[in-house]
Amino acid sequence: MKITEYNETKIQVALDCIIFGFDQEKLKLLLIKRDFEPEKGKWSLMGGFLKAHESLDEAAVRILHSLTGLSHVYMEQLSAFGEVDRDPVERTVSIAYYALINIQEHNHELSNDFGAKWFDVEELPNLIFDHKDMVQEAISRLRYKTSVKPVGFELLPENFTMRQLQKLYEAIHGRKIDKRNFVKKINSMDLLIKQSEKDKNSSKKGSFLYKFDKTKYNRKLEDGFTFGI
Amino acid sequence: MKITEYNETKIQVALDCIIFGFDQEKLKLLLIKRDFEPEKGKWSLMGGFLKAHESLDEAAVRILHSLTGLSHVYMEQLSAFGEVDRDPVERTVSIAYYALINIQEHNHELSNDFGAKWFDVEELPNLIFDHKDMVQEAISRLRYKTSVKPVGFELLPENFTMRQLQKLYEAIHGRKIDKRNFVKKINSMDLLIKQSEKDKNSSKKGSFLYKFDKTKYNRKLEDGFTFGI
DNA sequence: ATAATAAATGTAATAAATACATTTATGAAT
DNA sequence: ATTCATAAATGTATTTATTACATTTATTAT
Repeated sequence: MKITEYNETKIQVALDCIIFGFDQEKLKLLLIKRDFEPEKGKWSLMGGFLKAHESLDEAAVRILHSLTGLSHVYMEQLSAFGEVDRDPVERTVSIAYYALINIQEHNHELSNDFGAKWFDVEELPNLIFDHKDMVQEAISRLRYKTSVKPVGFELLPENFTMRQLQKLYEAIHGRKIDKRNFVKKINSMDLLIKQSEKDKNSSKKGSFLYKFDKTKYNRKLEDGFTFGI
Repeated sequence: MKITEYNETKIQVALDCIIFGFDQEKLKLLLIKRDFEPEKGKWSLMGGFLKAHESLDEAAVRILHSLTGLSHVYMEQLSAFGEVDRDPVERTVSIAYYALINIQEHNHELSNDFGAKWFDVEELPNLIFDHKDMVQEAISRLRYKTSVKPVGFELLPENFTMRQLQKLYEAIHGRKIDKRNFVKKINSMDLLIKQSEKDKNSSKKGSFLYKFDKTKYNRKLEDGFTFGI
């Protein structure tokens, strides 16, 4: 906290949001093409400025909604980026957030085109400013977070198959996982509700659908349970 | 990034630093007593404002140095705190950093009193603004970080005993650890250099001193080694 | 010489992670 | 109706990591 009186060096505060999605196969990022200078035509994260009357979390939600139409999605602060020349126009500190969205259920919100496009995280275009660093940090946070908290489900439809869940973890962590060991691990946590319906899209036999049991998870949390994959 | 042109809502950007130390027994925090309004007389983290020409990391280093005399210490950004009313005087977003310092080796720098005082993290006084939240987040980050990166050594003297290292981890994680299992675990990583001298302060027999081998750690990192306690 | 103190050390039991192959249900093709 | 193709479902043995736990050793002070 301040040593002397308050000074007058005020600075532009921006927010940038890394939006993750999962398309049943690959981890995706939602980007927009910048249609004004500087860096016009380059791809960018969703960003905007902090207003005087809103908290950082509120601003992040507002900006995400205004640029994509999305709301009620999982969002969390990543960290602040503050290199002096990160924005060539003016000194700007940006607070990065990341969001996890379920592409299928939110697709209609996105459909009325905001000019946003999904990219495979493995094949990103050039990004403006320090957005590449933000993405890198977001991926590593996502790896950590999904391995200690059940937030990966935010990227899946409400009902999903074991294989989809496995593919999600494989995409996030960038490595193959043994099928039987994965199922064993998931079942041992006892957090999913097996549905009676099957998903017939991927095979003739069909595979059972599951649902994450949030209530049960919260109950277990109180008993000292810790999620871990 | 920015949808429309740059706007003029600039905001005060502060930095606050959570300074951790370890006194051979307990995890400590360095605080200063605020001697001006608002909240005069209350304890506070070390804080200051971001200047136009410096990065966040640079500002954190400068502020830490100006308030404590400390330099060349481990420091890392925690995250940004931006509730609208967190500072009653003026809208201020604060970027929190945490630092790990070796109390014994840096004590002389601190001696010319800046009015700072070490507190046991378990017995903190009331803190101004949202500093309590910052501390809480810092502790949880410290727990994570020390369990996956060898940064705990920053809190110890260059030469330390196994018991000191153990007590450090016990203090950080808030639980007792079995002596033999701890030594086994540490030795299995093969990252410490056993010195020939012993520390005779704690017992008649004396206990061997060890030193963290940074070079070896870096070599191992390249081979895919991951630190873990 | 004895007492007191903390340091150093190993093993057995349990739990967790890994490696690995076959059978089953179904729809489509003949 | 039989066969074929496809992905789903499932279990066990091995290895590795974690945990629990008690005695001996070196030294100083008396």
